Amino acid sequence: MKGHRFHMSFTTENYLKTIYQLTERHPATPLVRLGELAEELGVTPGTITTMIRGFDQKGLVIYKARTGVKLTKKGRDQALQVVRRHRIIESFLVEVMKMDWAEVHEDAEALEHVVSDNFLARMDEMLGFPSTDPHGDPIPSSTSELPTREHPPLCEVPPGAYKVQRVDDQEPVFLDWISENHLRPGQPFELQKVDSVTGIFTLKVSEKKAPLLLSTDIAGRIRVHPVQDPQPRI
Amino acid sequence: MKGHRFHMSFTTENYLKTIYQLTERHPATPLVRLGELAEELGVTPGTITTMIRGFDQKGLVIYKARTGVKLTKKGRDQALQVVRRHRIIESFLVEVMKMDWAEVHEDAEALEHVVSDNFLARMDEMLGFPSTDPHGDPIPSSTSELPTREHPPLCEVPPGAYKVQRVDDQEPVFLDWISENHLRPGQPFELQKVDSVTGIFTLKVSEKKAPLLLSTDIAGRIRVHPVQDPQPRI
DNA sequence: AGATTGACTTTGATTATTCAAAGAGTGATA
DNA sequence: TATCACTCTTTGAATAATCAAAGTCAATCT
Ligand SMILES: [Mn+2]
Ligand SMILES: [Mn+2]
Ligand SMILES: [Mn+2]
Ligand SMILES: [Mn+2]
Repeated sequence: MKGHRFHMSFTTENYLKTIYQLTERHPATPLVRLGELAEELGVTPGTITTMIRGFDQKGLVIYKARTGVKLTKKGRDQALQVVRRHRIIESFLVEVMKMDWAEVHEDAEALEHVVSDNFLARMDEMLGFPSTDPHGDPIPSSTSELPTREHPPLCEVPPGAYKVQRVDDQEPVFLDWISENHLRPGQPFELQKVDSVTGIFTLKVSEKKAPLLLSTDIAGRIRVHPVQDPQPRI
Repeated sequence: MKGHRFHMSFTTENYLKTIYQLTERHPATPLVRLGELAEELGVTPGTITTMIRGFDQKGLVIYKARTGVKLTKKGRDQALQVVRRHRIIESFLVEVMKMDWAEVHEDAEALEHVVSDNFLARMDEMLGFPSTDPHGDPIPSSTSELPTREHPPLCEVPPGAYKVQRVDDQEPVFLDWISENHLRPGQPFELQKVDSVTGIFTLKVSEKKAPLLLSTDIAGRIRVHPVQDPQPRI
């Protein structure tokens, strides 16, 4: 029994995590619409309504019929623990087990619901208590604290020097492309030009001679933070 | 999707595994009685009857009402895959993650139902494709072959020189005791005396000066294989 | 034989999760 | 304003897993 969290069902954990993620995805809107949840979770709207009403009863969410849901403190804490497990697992699979960073998300989706506190702590320890996962996503603490350093997506910044902070982790194809083009988290690069008409972003990483061109869509999935001028003259 | 086994439910996997284990536990009797299964799985007899009838339909077991069940080839193969995952996971937790061998069983019980083929293969590879787990239990192959070298329990052998082959893995307290007394799998020792009246077994491991005394009950949970005379004189 | 016992089976119900289809609310459109 | 188009809610039903309690069988004991 020791070390084994008494856990919520897979379903509940996934629902809470998804509500959290959709909340993050649209920081402007205070509530997550049920239709969006239904789509994200791949179930019918009726299912969502039923489940959400149950969560409201349990004090995990606040539910306004025909408007949306939002997590309570309790629900948010639970969600962040799932996120924490997910990200530590991903880190472990990549750093320790040397698995492909483009393929670990799926494994983490299943493992996040069954790892014991013991096992999680051991992974964390072997990793040296990382603060971000392989995709650059921050890892919540065991008390559900999340360091909130919000960085803008590449599509919203002006030309200049940056480092990749984090990238969308949902699509293996996208992650493969990121790797091939030297745009993993931590990578410094220069955004040379933004053509607002064509929506083409031109950027340069020192690892490649040719500049890299990408669309606004892709630029929206890469978050960056500015760095001081690369060669400050004395 | 790649690497993710389409799997049976947790419940089905656990039921099949348990039928397999009970079959092994009583090699004499051809069928496992439902009451024993109910007890082992901690559910009521009615539940077992219902489930087993379903498994029979699916061709996983042969069921004789009021007599018992036995696995079909298909059911046995599935069961052995669960056992394989369980034992590779236990090995990984002990050898790679340095977790306590007395505590990994429980984690393996949960993880065995969710690891992907990919992740399992990676663990196996990092371990160097072991043939037994930390408790000395043989690991079935990916095609459900199981090397059948049946070794007798200590309680059934005459005095002489032996090595520990495998020990019961279900009880942390027992495993701790095994560790403390230098009786892990692979350990050579000498069975000096068997007192059939008191049921006391006297044995000697070179690591400890004093001989070790144990009961028939405990001796039944340790399987051993004979070794050539320790110091053959030239 | 008739009664007893223990093991197993049946039945009816419950919980969690889900779907399909029909109904209702809300805002935009003509 | 009457109507549409969406989105969400309700309802009724299904599935998997489970239990409690009542019923059945077969072997054992007077
Ligand atoms: Mn992920
Ligand atoms: Mn998940
Ligand atoms: Mn085990
Ligand atoms: Mn299990």
